[in-house]
Amino acid sequence: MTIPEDKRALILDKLADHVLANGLSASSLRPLAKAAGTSDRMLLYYFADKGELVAAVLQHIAHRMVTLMEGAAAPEPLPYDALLSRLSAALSDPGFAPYMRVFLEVASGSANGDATLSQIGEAIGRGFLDWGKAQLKSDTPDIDAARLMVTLEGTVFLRAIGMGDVCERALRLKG
Amino acid sequence: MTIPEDKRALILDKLADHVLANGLSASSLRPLAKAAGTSDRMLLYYFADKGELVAAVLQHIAHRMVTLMEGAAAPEPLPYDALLSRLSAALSDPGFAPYMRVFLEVASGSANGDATLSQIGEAIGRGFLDWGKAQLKSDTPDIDAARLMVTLEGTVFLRAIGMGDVCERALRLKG
DNA sequence: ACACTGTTGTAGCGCTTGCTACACGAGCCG
DNA sequence: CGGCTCGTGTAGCAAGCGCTACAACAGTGT
Repeated sequence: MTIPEDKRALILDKLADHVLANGLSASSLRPLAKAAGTSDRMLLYYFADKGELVAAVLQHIAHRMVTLMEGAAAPEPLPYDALLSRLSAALSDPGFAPYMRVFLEVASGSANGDATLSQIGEAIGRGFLDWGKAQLKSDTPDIDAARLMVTLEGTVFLRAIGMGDVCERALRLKG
Repeated sequence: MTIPEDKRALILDKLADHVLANGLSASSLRPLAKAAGTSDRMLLYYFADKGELVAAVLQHIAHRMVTLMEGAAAPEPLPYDALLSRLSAALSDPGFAPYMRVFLEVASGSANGDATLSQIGEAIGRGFLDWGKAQLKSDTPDIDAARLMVTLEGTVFLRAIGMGDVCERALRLKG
C-alpha cells in the first residue's frame, strides 16, 4: 500500500530545492511541479493534498538541515560564548541561510494559526535545541541551551529585516 | 493634491485592526474593504495600489505600536536584567502579541525579498531598538540594547512555534 | 485475446487574487 | 441651465489557486 512512496522520495529533493530557493509563499503546486519535472496533477497523485505535500517537503528539508548541522557541529563541547559565536557564524553561512528563511516563514505561518506548520516548526525547533545542547559545555546545560537558542533565533529574525549590524554588535563582546 | 489623504486616515484604523487580528496573509483587498466598511474599488481609489495600501497600514500599525510602547516604558532607566524581564513580559501581553505576530510576518516577507516589507520592517526594528536603549541603564548602552533586542526577538520567534517554555527557561536566571 | 489495474495527460471546475472599464449621480462653475 | 470634475457602485477582466473528472495508455495475469 501507499505505493507512490518511492516516487515521492524521488521528487522530494527537487521540491525541497525549490522551497529553499523561493520560499513557501512561492511554492504553489504548478511551480513546484515544474521544478520537480512533473505536473501538478501528478503531485496530487503522489500526495493526498497540498497540506500533506508541504508537510513532507518540510520534513525532508528538516532532515537535510540536520545533516548539514552535523557537519557544522563542534568536534567537542564548547563553553557558551565560544559555541554562540561559532553557531552564529554557521547560521549566516550562505549554505545555511535558506533553511533559516524557511524556518522563519514556518514560524510566521505558525503564529497565524496554521496547525501543520506549527507542529513541524516546533519539531524542528526542539531538534535544533537538542543539537545545541549536545555541544554545550556547561553546568546548567538546559538553561544555557535555551539562552543560546533564543539568541540565535533572535539574530535570524533581525538579519531578516536588515539589522545584521545589530546582531554583530550584540555578539561582539560577551554572548 | 492627494485629496483622498483624509479619507485614508478615516479607514486606516479599521484596516489596521483587521491586519492585527488576521495577519497580512489574510488581508487581501476584499476582506480589508469589508472590515473598513467600504469596497475594494474604493480602497484602490484611496491608495494607488495594494503595495501602497499595505505600506500605509503597516506604518499606521507601527505608529500605534510606538504609542503602546510608550505606555509600557519603564518610568526610569533599568539595568539590563530587570529591563529584559520587564519587556519580555510586555511583549507576550495579549495586547502586544498581535503586533509581534505581524512583525514576524513582515520579517518573513522581508527575508523572501519583498522590498517594501524589508524597508518598513527595518524602520520598526530600529525604532524598537532606540526605544529599548532609552530605558537602559548601562555603561555600554549600544551593545546592551543590541543584546536586549536580539534576545527579545528570539523569544518572539520561539513563542511563535510553541516553544515558550524555552523562552522562560532562558530568562529565568540571568538575562 | 482479454480484462483489469495502476499511471499519466488534458482539460476544466469553482474560487480568489489585484486591478480596471464604464456608467451614473452630486456638486460646483460658468 | 450646461457642462465638468469628483466620488462611487456594478461588473468584469486575466491570472493564479487547489483540486478533479475523464480518457487513454502500459503492463500484468488468465
